[in-house]
This record gives sequence, C-alpha cells and structure tokens, in this order.
Amino acid sequence: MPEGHTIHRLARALRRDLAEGPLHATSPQGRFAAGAALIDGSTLRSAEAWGKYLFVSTDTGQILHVHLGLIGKFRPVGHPPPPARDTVRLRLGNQGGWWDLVGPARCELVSPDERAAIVAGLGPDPLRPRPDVDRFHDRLRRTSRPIGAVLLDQRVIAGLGNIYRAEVLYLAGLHPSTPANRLAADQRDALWTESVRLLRIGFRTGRILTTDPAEIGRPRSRMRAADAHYVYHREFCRRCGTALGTLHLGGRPIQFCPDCQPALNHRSG
DNA sequence: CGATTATGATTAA
DNA sequence: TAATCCTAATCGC
Repeated sequence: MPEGHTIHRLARALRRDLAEGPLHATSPQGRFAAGAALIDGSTLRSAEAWGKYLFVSTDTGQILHVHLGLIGKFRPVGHPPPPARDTVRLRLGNQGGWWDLVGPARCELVSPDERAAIVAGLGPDPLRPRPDVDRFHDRLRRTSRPIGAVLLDQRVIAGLGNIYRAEVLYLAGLHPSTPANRLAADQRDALWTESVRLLRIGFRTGRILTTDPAEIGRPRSRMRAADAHYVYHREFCRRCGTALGTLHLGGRPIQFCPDCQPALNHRSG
C-alpha cells in the first residue's frame, strides 16, 4: 500500500476524523499497550507525513511515530468499531471515527528530539510545501551510485517507493543503472518534476497512476490496473511493447524498457 | 496446509 | 549484500 502519497492521505484523514474530542487508544494485540495507555484520553493536535513517516501528536505532548513498512495498514474500520482482530497493534478513535493499525514496521512514542532527528535525516518530500530541491540535486551530483538505487534512498528524496522510482525513471527516459553524478541538470530536473507530478496524482486519487490518460484512452478515474503503469511489474513496455529488462537495485527489483530508457552511451556520457 | 508475495527499512556482517 | 521483521491474501499441492 504505502508510498508517500498514502501516508499524506492518511495524515489528512486522521486530522479530519479525529480532530474533535478525546481519543480512545488501545492495543488489542498488546504490543503497544503502554503507548496506547499514554495516548488514551488525550486530544489530537496534529497528524502529518514526512515522506513515508507519519507523526501524530496530542495535546498532552505525546508524539506517535508510525511507519507502515511494506505490509502495514492503518485504515478506518467503521463506527462503532467491530471487535478487533488480535493483530491490531493500535486502535485509535473517537466520535469522528475509528482506525486500526496492523502490521507496522514502527509504532512508537518518540520525543520531540527524536522526531526532529528522523525528519532531519529525510530528503525533500515532493508533497510537502517548499521542498528543498537544491538538496535533491546536490545529493545526485555527489554520488556515483546507480540512479535506480538512489531514488529509493529516503535521505535523497522522501516518499518514492518501488513503483514510483521505476515509473519516474521511465518517464525521464533514464536507464536505472546510470550513475547519478553523470546526469545532466535537466535530467535531474525531470526526475524531480515527475516525482512531484506523480505523487500529486497519487495523493489526489489514492492510486499510483503514472500513465497518460490520453495515451491510454481512458480517464484516470476509470484507469484499469493493467494500464496504470508503463514498466512496474510488467513484462512489456506499455508504450512501445518492447520486452522489459529487470535489474536488482537498492535491494529491490526494477523493470525498465531498453528502448525508451537506453543505457548511458560511453562517448556521450 | 505450506509457500510465496507485496507499494519498506533497519541491522548485521 | 543478506537476514530479519511485520501481516494477509493468494496460489499450488
């Protein structure tokens, strides 16, 4: 589920649902019982996303840090809430709604300093106001690691995951193995611009949609899953039909189109 | 029923 | 780089 757009939508939904009235917090699973007890009875003050990291703070000064990881989910469960499954790490709710957190990589209370340290370690988040684009350019200029690995590094850009990195590279026409420091300024610009554009579409729609509706002949609201991406998890390029290649970069598989994303030429590079 | 897989990240080596 | 963690849906036998 979660690349950056998911966490930003989640933060907004929690703000809307839980703003009013004291929170009830429990840990049916038991693994966050102490933390839930400290949150219980407080009132929500803020919920915000930094890349894939979610912070929820209360009027009593508690700061809840949640990271969904690969398999975590934080979703509304209706009102009144049904009996909780025994995997629910945290159930949070009030008169505005009820939410269950299941399978998170992180669910913990942090101090203001700890929170600041996490945020300081993250690269610019395209979905936040006034992201520091220069920092993104600087990081790319300074490393020879393959751009396909660099885009997954949250210290470089916060919020991209395995789908967006593959699609952003496709849209920029760049081979995933290209050393980041060999990219030209306009290529780095394209990576940033496409990241912003795609994440915004994801935030607006709640889906990772990267294809051009005009090209597909179908509005985003009715986009079929099979047409939603150009290369991610595909066998053939959605645009030109060429058989895709697969690499392992940043510890994860990435598909690319050998025709639309040619490898860096030795003489021009 | 077990194995596999998934939009992630940290730790150890 | 590999091992590890977290959960649930899906698939094959």
